[in-house]
Formats: sequence, C-alpha cells, structure tokens
Amino acid sequence: MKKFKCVTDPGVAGLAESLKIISDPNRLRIICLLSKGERCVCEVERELDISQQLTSHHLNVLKDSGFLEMRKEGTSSFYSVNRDRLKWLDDVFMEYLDYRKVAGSEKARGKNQERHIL
Amino acid sequence: MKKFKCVTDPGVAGLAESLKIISDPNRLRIICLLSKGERCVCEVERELDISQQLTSHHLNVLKDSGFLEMRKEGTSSFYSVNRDRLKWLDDVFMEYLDYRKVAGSEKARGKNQERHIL
DNA sequence: ATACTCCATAAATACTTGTTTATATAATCC
DNA sequence: GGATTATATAAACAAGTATTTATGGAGTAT
Repeated sequence: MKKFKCVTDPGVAGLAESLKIISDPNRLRIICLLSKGERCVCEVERELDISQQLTSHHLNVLKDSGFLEMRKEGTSSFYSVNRDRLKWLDDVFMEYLDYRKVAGSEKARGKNQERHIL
Repeated sequence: MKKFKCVTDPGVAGLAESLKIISDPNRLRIICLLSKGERCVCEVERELDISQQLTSHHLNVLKDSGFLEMRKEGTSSFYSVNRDRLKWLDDVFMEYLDYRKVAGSEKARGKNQERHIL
C-alpha cells in the first residue's frame, strides 16, 4: 500500500519532540518572558514565581533543545530566545497547517498542491 | 512586582494542553492523514500501521480535545479534522510567535506593540 | 443463529516527565 | 576567611501517558 509521505516521514518525530518541549505552561511563560529581552535566572524565577531549581531546570531543557541561548556574566547566567529555532518550529508547524488548508479548500495555492510535509 | 500579562495569564494552561495533545508522532500523523480527507478507523489503522486499539484511542483523544470530528455510518466511524479548532491553536500559537518578533525587531507592526498574548 | 468485521473500552504495563528536596560550585561582599 | 548570592545538578517522588493485552458490543452477511 502506498502511504502518504507525511504519514511515513521520520521527521514527524522531531516535530513532535519540539512541540512536547514547549507544551508546558512554565516553559511557555519562560519563552514569552524572554521574548521581551534577556533575563537572568533569578529574574525569571521571580517573574514566574517558581523555585530556583525548577526555573534552572526548565531553562536548561529549553537551552538543550535549542530554544534558548545562554551567556554567563559574573555569577549570573543570562538567557535569551533563539529566534532561528522558533522560526524553524514555526515553519514546520505552518507547513502542517498550510497542508491542511490546501487539502480543505478549493482555492488552494497552486504551487503547494504537490508538496509534502516535512 | 508588576508582571507581564503573558506570564500570568491563566490561558497559557490551555495553550500548553492543546500543544501537548498534538505533540505526539502518531497523533500528528493522524491529523496529517485526515487533512487529506475523511477516513474510517480501519483506514487510519492501516495507513499508520499501528494497532486498532491504539488508533481508536488516539482518535478518541483528538476528538475529545476538539481536533477531530466523528460520524457513524453502519459499523464504521469516520473521522475528519476540525479546522476551526486547528485555526484557534494556530492563531494563539502565532500570537506567541508574532509577539516574539515584535519584541525582537525594530520594524515591528505598530498595531501590535501594545498587545498582550492570549 | 453463526460467523465475521469494525470499533470502543478497561486493565495492566512501561515509560516519560514535572516538581521537590538536598546539596554542591563559583563569584561577590564584608 | 566567612557569609551571602546566583546557579547548577543529582536523587527521589508523584503524576501522567503511550502502548499492549484482553474483552465486549454492535452491525452485516451467509
């Protein structure tokens, strides 16, 4: 049986993993906060009103998955969002949504008619 | 301390929950497949090459969270994507991304400068 | 009625993950 | 040096979740 590419493409795992990383309230709040500019750990901690260890842990997870960048200055660690990484997720996610739109509407964009997801 | 709305807004939980629902390879594949048109359970099962029970379970989760719709015909259940629900997630998610862009670039869209997420 | 197909649900299992507790390191200040 | 601040990490715990196993029910055909 011939299957659709979007159903067999191993890249789906990567998309799922990325979505899983950000599908947490605290992590979404962190990204949202840092989108306003660089912050150190204790600032994030105070803004979100969660423990220092929990803050540090989430920041680390987001950094390891490429969503955040970090720089040290004295005893502080400053975190900021990696917009390229967000854009990648945005793009891939949007390809899913666009694909859906294409399949659903008759006025689909022609150049995307033959494209596959991921 | 005055906190940013995006950091305190309880709506973040809903966004996180929605993202968590779709942050699974099989569920992404289901949405992707159904975006090509309505399918019954056994068709999804065969396309994804997973067990009938697992297929049924994921379809049910996606239906309960509003991402899919279902109709019965004889002994078959046909599932299809709920584009309104996807659009809602798209919109909210995009507000996050757009907000980030606003905060990061000088050529931000003026009308969004004062807006908050969610 | 019997057998078969399609689908749903419940229980059990295995695995992941968010959070807390405890502790360690490194820089700064007195 | 000693105390304090800022951060990281490891272990333990609790809660959730994807998957499998087992089973039942409902429609269809012979």
